[in-house]
Amino acid sequence: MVQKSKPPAAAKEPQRRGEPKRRGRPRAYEPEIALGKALDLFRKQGFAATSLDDLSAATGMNRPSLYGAFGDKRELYIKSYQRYREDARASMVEIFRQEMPVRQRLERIYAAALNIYLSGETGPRGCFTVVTAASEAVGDPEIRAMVLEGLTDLDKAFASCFRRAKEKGELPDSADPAVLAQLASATIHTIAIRSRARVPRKELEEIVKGAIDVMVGAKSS
Amino acid sequence: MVQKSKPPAAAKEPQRRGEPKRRGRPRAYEPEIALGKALDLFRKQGFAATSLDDLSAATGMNRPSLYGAFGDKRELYIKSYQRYREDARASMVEIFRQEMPVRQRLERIYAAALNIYLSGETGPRGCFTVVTAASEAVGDPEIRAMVLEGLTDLDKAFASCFRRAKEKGELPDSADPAVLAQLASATIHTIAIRSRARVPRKELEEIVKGAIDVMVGAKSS
DNA sequence: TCGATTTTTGTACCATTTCGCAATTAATCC
DNA sequence: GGATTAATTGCGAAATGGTACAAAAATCGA
Repeated sequence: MVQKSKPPAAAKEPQRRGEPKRRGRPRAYEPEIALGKALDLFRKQGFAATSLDDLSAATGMNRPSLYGAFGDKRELYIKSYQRYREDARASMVEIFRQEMPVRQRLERIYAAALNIYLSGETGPRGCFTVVTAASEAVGDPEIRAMVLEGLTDLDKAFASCFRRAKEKGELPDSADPAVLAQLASATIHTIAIRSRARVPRKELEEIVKGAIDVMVGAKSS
Repeated sequence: MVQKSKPPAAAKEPQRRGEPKRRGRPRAYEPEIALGKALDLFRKQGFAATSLDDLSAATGMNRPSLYGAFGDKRELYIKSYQRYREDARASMVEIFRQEMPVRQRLERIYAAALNIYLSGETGPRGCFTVVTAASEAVGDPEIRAMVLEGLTDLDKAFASCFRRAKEKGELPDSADPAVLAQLASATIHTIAIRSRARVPRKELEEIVKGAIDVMVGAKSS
């Protein structure tokens, strides 16, 4: 059992704007921050290896509060995964939207991915989808659906990226956006896996560079 | 607690040749088969989610026997992973050795990989390295070393494959075997992940076909 | 043939951990 | 003070990893 010994001086919660005003005893935690901590733990240890006590310690909430706020362990896991996907999506969507050369766009996308995979105090944490969600996917249809959606979303984003590049004449007519997109996704997946095995950032960047060269043609070498 | 109700009529063990003759009570199990069952379970559920009772039920050995034969849970996991890698290696090594065109060699390698990833009664099981070992890799140096070795072995095998192809004139001079090898590995990784999410074989084969086309040049389309 | 020896099996057990929840107490608003 | 919401304590049933110990099944030696 993990309990905090923090004096009950309730952390002043910055009165959320928009919300009318909470009635009873104020929360001693911020749901968004707590969910972030839970996400970090699940990402590091996976579902089964992460106990509610671990989560309790990491979030600073005790188990009943956790339960009340997020539901049981599986629900918390799913909410964490949703949060992860929102974050990842947010960090990429701008790069996909803005106008720029394909090569630059790809470079930025992979840089963003590496930042996600390599961040974390206690060693690189990899990709939630690849490292833990894919494991749970066999047995849990809901998680599997999320994984599948994540995979196809990435494929689609890359495909439209290559389609635009082709229209702009950056790629030869023979280029097949769908095939290139799957290669681009595969490159994401391979760096996700390798980052988990603590392959140094330098090597991952080499892999990315090589893959980009193959996809959009080597840079005036 | 899971116990078998099998009558104690000890399964006649096919007197192993070579081994001088075991002294005490004969084993009621075959270590190789039991290890295979353990491997299947770990592959399906991962390390933490697989209990000793699960393993006991799957192997038909009770826990003390399991412990005596393979050591504790972690040791059994590592032995399972070693077994997996030997099996995977065995299914590929011939394909890498024999003389044949690159394209055909790649097609066969990926077919072998898909057979590994998609076999299993209760849904596709994916790749041990990608699905569970990579997860454990962050926290366990020994497992991490095995994962790293597996990754680089694959890279090397593909690299030498492309090097030979280049020497035989099957690839343009501009082709970089190391870069192509990493793409080939990435393709392995992406189908490993997707197979876990139950992407149908047909789609995985499409991905493989597209990747091969990019790596060795599209087949006279 | 028969007991000693060796090795494995089967049963039971232990200490911990795990998830979940009920009951109580605390803080805030009305 | 009453209502409302949350925190805290602590329980409990089940599962978990690991082990002690005796019974069982084989070989070996005399």
